[in-house]
Amino acid sequence: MKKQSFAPTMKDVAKEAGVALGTVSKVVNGLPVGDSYRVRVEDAIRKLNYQVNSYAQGLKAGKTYTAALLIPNTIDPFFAAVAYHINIALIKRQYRMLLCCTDYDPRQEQEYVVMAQQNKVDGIIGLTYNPGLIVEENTPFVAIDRPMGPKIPCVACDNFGGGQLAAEKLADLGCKHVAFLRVGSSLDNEPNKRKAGFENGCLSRGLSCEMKIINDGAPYEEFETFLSEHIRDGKLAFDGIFCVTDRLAWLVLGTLRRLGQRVPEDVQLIGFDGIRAFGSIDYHCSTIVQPISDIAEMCVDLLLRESALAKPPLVCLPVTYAYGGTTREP
Amino acid sequence: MKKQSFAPTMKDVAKEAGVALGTVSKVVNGLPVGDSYRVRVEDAIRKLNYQVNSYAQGLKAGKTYTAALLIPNTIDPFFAAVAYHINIALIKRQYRMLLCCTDYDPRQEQEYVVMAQQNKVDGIIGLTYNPGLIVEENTPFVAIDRPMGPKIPCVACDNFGGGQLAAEKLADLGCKHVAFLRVGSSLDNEPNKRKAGFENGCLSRGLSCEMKIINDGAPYEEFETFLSEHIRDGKLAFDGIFCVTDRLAWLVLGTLRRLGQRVPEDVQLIGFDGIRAFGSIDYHCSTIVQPISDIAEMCVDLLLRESALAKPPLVCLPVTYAYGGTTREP
DNA sequence: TTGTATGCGTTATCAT
DNA sequence: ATGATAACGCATACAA
Repeated sequence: MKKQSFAPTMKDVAKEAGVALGTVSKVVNGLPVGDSYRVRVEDAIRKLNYQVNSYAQGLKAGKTYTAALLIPNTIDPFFAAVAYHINIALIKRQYRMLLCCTDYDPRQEQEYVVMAQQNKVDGIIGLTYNPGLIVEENTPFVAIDRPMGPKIPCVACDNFGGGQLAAEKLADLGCKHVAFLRVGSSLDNEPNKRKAGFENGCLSRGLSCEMKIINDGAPYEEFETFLSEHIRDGKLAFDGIFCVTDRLAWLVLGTLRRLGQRVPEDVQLIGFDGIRAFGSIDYHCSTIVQPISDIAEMCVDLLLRESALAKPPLVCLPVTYAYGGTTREP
Repeated sequence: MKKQSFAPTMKDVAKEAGVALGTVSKVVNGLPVGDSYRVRVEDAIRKLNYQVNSYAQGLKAGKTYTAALLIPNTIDPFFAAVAYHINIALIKRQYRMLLCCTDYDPRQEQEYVVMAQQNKVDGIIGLTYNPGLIVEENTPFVAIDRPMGPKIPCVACDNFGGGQLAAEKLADLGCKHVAFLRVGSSLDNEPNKRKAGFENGCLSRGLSCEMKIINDGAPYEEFETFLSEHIRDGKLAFDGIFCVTDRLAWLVLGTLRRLGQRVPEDVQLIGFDGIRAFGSIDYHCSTIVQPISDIAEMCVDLLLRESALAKPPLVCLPVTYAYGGTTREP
């Protein structure tokens, strides 16, 4: 009755071209069709400005060529980079991406999962924090940075190795007494391994190491207090500091300068993630760089892989060190 | 024949509950149904873990509650913020967002438009650079920062006013000889008005002003050359500089320091956009702040507005000034 | 009130 | 090789 949209359909094209519906479908999908018919159909398509309705295609095929990305936001540069590279990796495979920003909110995370499933996406990639997230068995899901059980593959960088690398770098650069600063959730997630890796590295290289770990909600000032309490006669007790993220390193850098410490002369600083100013200029600090585009590729690859058997539970990708001005170059 | 997905459908629920298909549909959509029926249907839904297929809904309704966002990437912090706030604004209205990163590539931009139309999205929001972008008449489209003709509303911040504000600030802060640095496209876009606004402000406040404008592809080094050529006996010819973006200001800041100029003591610097380090910490420089969340709200509001008559061709939203360490506070 | 039947735009399976 | 037709999952006008 009411033709809600004025967009032409295959039926319109068929009528215009004077052929049957099925013929149009074949032309659209590149199936063999008599040349004279093909030309007439193509003309009609151009004339009517016809475009296939991929919703109808999806309904028919039970496949939508769409994936959802669950991520806290795109404001944090690490998340922003993840979103960008996942998008690239999906588009390369002709998939579209539904972006779902969760704001770290477990309820929103769950709502988005439901929404994604209703939309019958072909899969979900999630960097989530909800420990009790419920995902349908038959919805392919790949997690970033947080293991979610044996059936769901998790992709992360080699956080343990990264922590270790940071310790080794500081040792190579002449540090003796180092500190590890972290703000983090108590959740069981991969980035927590940075601490263990760093400890391990310090141990094997004979560095004395002090830890300062505060919880997610706690105020940053606790680090300021910690640092100022470790200054005697203007001299900081540490000659090297490893921060769990570049973001924290940036804040610490400001604090150190306010406290009269020179970086990297008095104390060297290494962060984690590999964030660049404005997304592409220089690093904010010397840092352990996550291979974000490899992570994205791996996520999409695992997500779209047919065989569930070929999906490993945890994939760790190698990190690299990059100089960013807060360490002394050897 | 082949039941491609094992996801239950309304038909399955109806069979399970022993009611008719239509009854299930009514329950799902909250339409009046006898209580005993409702309970049975709800039980069946829970038991089968049924979820509506919004693709089928969309096909039926001719409306998909989905919008597409075309943007070069989410790496650049300004774009990242736009994506985030557009997403928020859409979700608030129960719309989902298809993210389309175009990499500034006119061909990709066009491909995405076609894709979005095939997906029968309810509308497109685009921050695009393709001057010849072809959009179907009946696909609602809202542009950010670039006017695309009388039929397509364009949303931007008050770029002219922002340029003017920068000039006035520099004047208030005691500058006499200022410069405007810009790297930009020759396209007819809104941000180009920053220059005109700045010139205007300089004129009315009696500032002498020099312009240095390089094209999109040109190397940044041209600015270095420009600046070093304006140093006589270690003294820069300008006491104030307005950069067309925070990104450029950040680069210029590095150059000035390398050239031995102190900021803000010798020369004050104002950028444009209001980018914060790590998305949420401090500003990189004193800056003219774009009201990104208001821009996002306005875009979505215009996009979903029913009446085409009520869609103004250009909406400019007010900017503000923020101190970011590269100016002398009064 | 509840059930039945039709159509949304496609694709695929049949006859022709 | 082409045309008619059924089916995908859902909403709805209509019949019961």
